[in-house]
Amino acid sequence: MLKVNETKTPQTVADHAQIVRPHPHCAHHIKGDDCRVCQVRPLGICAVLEPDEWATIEQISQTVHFAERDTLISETDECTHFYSITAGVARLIRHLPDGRRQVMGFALPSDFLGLSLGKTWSFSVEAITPMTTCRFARHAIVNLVDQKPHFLMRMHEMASAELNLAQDHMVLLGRLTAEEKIGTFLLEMRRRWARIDGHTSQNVPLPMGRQDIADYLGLTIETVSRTINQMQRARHLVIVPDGIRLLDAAYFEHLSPGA
Amino acid sequence: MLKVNETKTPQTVADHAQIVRPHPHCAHHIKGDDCRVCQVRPLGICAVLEPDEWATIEQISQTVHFAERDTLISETDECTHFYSITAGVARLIRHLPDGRRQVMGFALPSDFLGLSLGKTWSFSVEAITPMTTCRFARHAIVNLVDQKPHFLMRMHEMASAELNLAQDHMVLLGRLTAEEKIGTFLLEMRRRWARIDGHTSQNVPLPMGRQDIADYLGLTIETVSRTINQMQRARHLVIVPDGIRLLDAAYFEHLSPGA
DNA sequence: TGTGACGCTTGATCTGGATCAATGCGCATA
DNA sequence: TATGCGCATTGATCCAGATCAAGCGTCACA
Repeated sequence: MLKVNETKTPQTVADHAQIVRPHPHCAHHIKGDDCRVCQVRPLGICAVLEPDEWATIEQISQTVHFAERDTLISETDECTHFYSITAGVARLIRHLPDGRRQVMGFALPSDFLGLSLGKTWSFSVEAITPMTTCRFARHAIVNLVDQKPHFLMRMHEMASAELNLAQDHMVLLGRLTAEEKIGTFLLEMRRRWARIDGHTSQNVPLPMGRQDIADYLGLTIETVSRTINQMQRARHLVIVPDGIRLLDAAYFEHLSPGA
Repeated sequence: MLKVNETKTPQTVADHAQIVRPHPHCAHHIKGDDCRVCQVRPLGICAVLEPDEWATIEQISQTVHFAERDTLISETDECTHFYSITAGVARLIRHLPDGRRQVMGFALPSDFLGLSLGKTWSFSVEAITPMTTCRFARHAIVNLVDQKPHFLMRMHEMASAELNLAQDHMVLLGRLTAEEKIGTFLLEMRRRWARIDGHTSQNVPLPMGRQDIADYLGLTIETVSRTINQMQRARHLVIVPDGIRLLDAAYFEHLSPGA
């Protein structure tokens, strides 16, 4: 497997730190250079592959690093590569001409960017933390899909799951209050980290900033800040460095309609 | 092809009317009993099939009618059948436990319900007008997908397009004003009817009620009514029976951010 | 011809969350 | 140790859109 470093900004201390020791929120990363030791394989797109197919996928993949704030993908780009995230967090974002933004979602380790197989992206992807990704040329994936129907089926399953999540989010954006939006978001992040960690914790890392949360939930940064701090004053959570800790899980589950 | 009438309510005049003469908004319907004369085939899921595959799809499909207000699919149901809409309009809807609703979208002729291949639905589908559908057993589609990779590819393409639309709608719900939401919605409906009609018209049929539009756009019925009437007073459109007529297309295109 | 239900419109008022405006805090660089 | 920058917090005020409350027109049915 080739190793490529495409970090666009000059190497900073933070960049080296990401390679030597993984970001504290994402202890999962490729430890070696091949799929056999990939920590996110059982969770990601590759989960469907048989051991004898790992060689195939290794031949078409490269490990690529990105620094915080790097743009992995621009919504105006043609789609030449797909990415499987092995470490770090990114935001999927759409920009309006006048500067308004809508964050479509956050990409965490094991998430795959490129479910659509189309030639264009419909959103930008920006690194929130330093990131490690497994990169695939689009044409190689298209070939793989032609040859392995179960791989296409896996992509279709993941796209369907994504569509379902998008619908959840439409309900949130269209019909929930600010308090419900924040509560639902915190539960969502706890669930997603638990899937990656393999164990549930009341500590929820929030590597994204308040503005990103606001743009994800259709709120302003002030409302996000106020609501989280109100929840802290009401002893429902504590704000900790790089995230929050849920104190009253029942409150959040009651708050979040439909789960 | 089997013919089944599953209209749940007693046959009313309106029901017969739908069978004898199609709904004024949906002049496209199956004129005969087979795919050769299907008016929406070039637009729908079946577009990817070769003429020699029509027999296959005919064998697994049934024509099913629904009356206005019928529930085609309940979000709690298991998914046993998929539907291709040949005439009529439905709303895709999610209900919150306390009665709040979010309309995920409107299904028009040529739209396919069942892109996910999963065993469960994630929304309810309710007929807004009398409808004609082409129904497929889920297991038959799953078999077809196994045998015809290009059919799976077509489903994946359609699911990807759907995901893209869902993202458009997240931007609308999260970041647009009421006026922008209404304007974008009217342009969307004009575009979709044009694709079905085959010609662009400034007349935009709106078979759904004001409450459905409100629940689609994350607004209240009063705001929808007020905004449309303000646009009429400003000579941007005229309200006509069963829809609106755009007078000032430039105004709407300028209003709708990002297109 | 009445009557009641339903969907739409319109007006008056209210309010959740936006906007405007400081202030504070941590951390990187001088 | 200072300086400045980016981000989060907090307070004061505003306003777009929600809520509350009538009316109105149409149509199915008595």
